[in-house]
Amino acid sequence: MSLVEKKKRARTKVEKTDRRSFILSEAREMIDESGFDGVTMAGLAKRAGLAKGTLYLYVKTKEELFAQLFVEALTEYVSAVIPYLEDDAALIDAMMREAQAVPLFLPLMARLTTIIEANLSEEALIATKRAVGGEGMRLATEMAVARAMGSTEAFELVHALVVALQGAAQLAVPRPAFFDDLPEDVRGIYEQSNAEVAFTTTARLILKGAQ
Amino acid sequence: MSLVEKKKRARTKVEKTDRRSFILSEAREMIDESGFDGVTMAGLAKRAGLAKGTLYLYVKTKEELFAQLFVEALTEYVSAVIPYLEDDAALIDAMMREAQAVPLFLPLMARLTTIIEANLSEEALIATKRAVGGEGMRLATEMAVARAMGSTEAFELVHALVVALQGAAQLAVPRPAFFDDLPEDVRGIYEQSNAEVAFTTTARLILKGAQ
DNA sequence: TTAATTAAATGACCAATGGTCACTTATTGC
DNA sequence: GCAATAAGTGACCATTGGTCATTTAATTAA
Repeated sequence: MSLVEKKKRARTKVEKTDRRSFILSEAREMIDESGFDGVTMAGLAKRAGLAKGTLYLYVKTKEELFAQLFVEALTEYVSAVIPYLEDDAALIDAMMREAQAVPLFLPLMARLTTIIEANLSEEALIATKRAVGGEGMRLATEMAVARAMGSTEAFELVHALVVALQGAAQLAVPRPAFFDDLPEDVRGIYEQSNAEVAFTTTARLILKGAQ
Repeated sequence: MSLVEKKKRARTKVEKTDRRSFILSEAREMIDESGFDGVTMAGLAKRAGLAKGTLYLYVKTKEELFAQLFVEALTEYVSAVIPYLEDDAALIDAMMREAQAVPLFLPLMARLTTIIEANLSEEALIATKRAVGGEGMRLATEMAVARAMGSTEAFELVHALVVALQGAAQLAVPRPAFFDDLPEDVRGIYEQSNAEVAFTTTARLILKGAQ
């Protein structure tokens, strides 16, 4: 019987990390269901069966929580993409497919610098920047190996692809509630400029240019 | 003697549009000085010498105000870039130079979809989407002419460059107040991945791939 | 000139939300 | 069974975007 079901107090180290993990997983589901902006700390506490004050025993701030979720998603994403670095078409496909498959990756990436990092404590910012930078290095290193490139070129290529992904992620935003009422031409803009098309066309040109 | 100096009431159509213009220009300066997140409606009202309720006679919501500022900046940006479409190096240079030169362009672009558009009324969203889409069309049309490309290729190229700019804009974010206290390696990440480098390397690959 | 009318201006007020802390109480060890 | 420890709680606070009943400047009519 889990901590959560019994509503027991978390006394040991293990129980505390379990409770924190549970909070993170509830947060993940909440973003999935209600979107990034639909997450409130009061709502998350309620959902996790805790008082707000208790939630804050396990999480320093809202953004520190999002930062941790993003770093985890990014690590998963990079690992998922690494097997496909060699072939251009396979890489483009994998980068977009995994971006959509790894939960929360795109919505969190879209808000990384302007919202999440902008509200981080010094300590959390250091940890986040290092983790994100480290994953970029990992990807670049693997890229150099897979493509037998110089590390400088590999780094540049990864940088460009990440910039493209960051830009495309801006389009992975929930449609407005009144989407169906929008005029035809405006709906058309939504259809036409979605994250997938944006990333695919941009990445194709980047990879062609990198040959 | 202006409306503002005399604290007169705005009775005529002209006086009202003047007052609204004044509010917009104060908002611009406020973003410039205090950053996007430093703008509050109470602060803006005070700065403009108005009560908050008066501010809301001229502006529907905070995001509607930002959306209008962005559309104006985008129009100015596109016009400034159009003379440089032919040569690759000149285009990259112009796109980045003007992005930094046009006030507010990068910070507003970085927040366009996740913050600004996400909080717009249907009416304001329609106007914004149309205006932004229109500027994209304008740029693509000029690109096709300047480079003697097919309109499909021109549109694709513009799309990719805009995605790159959108991604790079995410890095045009104010440094934290405690930047100088950050460890050397973390400061290095900031130095290394700034908007200019990100856009330049990405755009270079895109343009090379588009040849 | 004065009174009546219009609508611009005001700021107290509200709701939502992130975060805090004095107090309560479950759990452990003696 | 009792005292000590610390996890848990929720009322409370500050900030902020936005509203509206009331005030009052400016215009028009008498």
